[in-house]
Amino acid sequence: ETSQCPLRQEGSPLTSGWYDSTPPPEVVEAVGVAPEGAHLVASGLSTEVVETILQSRAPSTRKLYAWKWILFTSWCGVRQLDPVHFPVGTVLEFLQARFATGLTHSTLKVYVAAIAAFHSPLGGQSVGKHPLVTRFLHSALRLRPPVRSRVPTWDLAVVLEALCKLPFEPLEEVSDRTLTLKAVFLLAISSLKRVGDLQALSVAPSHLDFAPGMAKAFLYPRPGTLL
DNA sequence: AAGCAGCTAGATTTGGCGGC
DNA sequence: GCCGCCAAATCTAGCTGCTT
Repeated sequence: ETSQCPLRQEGSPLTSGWYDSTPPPEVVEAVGVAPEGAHLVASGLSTEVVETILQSRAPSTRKLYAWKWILFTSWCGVRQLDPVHFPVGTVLEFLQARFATGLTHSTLKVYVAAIAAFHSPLGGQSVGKHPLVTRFLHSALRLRPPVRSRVPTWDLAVVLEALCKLPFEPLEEVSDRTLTLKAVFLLAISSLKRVGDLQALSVAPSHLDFAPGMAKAFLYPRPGTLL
């Protein structure tokens, strides 16, 4: 990873205030990591209710958020900052430190989401929706945009060849399946619609409408219907 | 329709361990 | 010391529901 992120900080985690791996237990313990949903319990909800609410997130997400929270509180601990009651500036400084190590916009969003999950709202709103936080994330996206491969991950020629190999049948006997496969492919590649959008399209007569003069035609999506 | 926040799956990296 | 294997840790692109 270091080779991919030349900006990643060097030096001792203790002196630099950063941990590339698990922070020492004494540090984690010293900063007093608040459990997920602690602020919900503090608001008066029972632990049973809070635990049920927390199940809304997948285990992998909860584990990920927990680790990000530990990193954040450890970072606060090194700087003698309160990881529970902090101004937005603390979050921004933390994000800046992470951004400086080479992390991208996507990863910073996870950090913000994790902090928001463990922390009570800042000024009545989620940490992730704080104007300065959102502006920071926008800047991160602009300064370090995602690297997208210009090479297609699929080969158009292979797809076309496969479509050509579908069983050829006389027009009056062409199977619905063959026709559907070709139609769906052409629609998908020409419209760039999401899978969900394509799945919601229907060609039922009641969902096909034509504007006066046959100038325009509309396909009205209906959830749960198949093309 | 477009943009956004939150979420997740999958890819990548790291670290530990045993065998040679 | 090197290699291969495996699991855990970490990162990130992209999906989806929601809002504007």
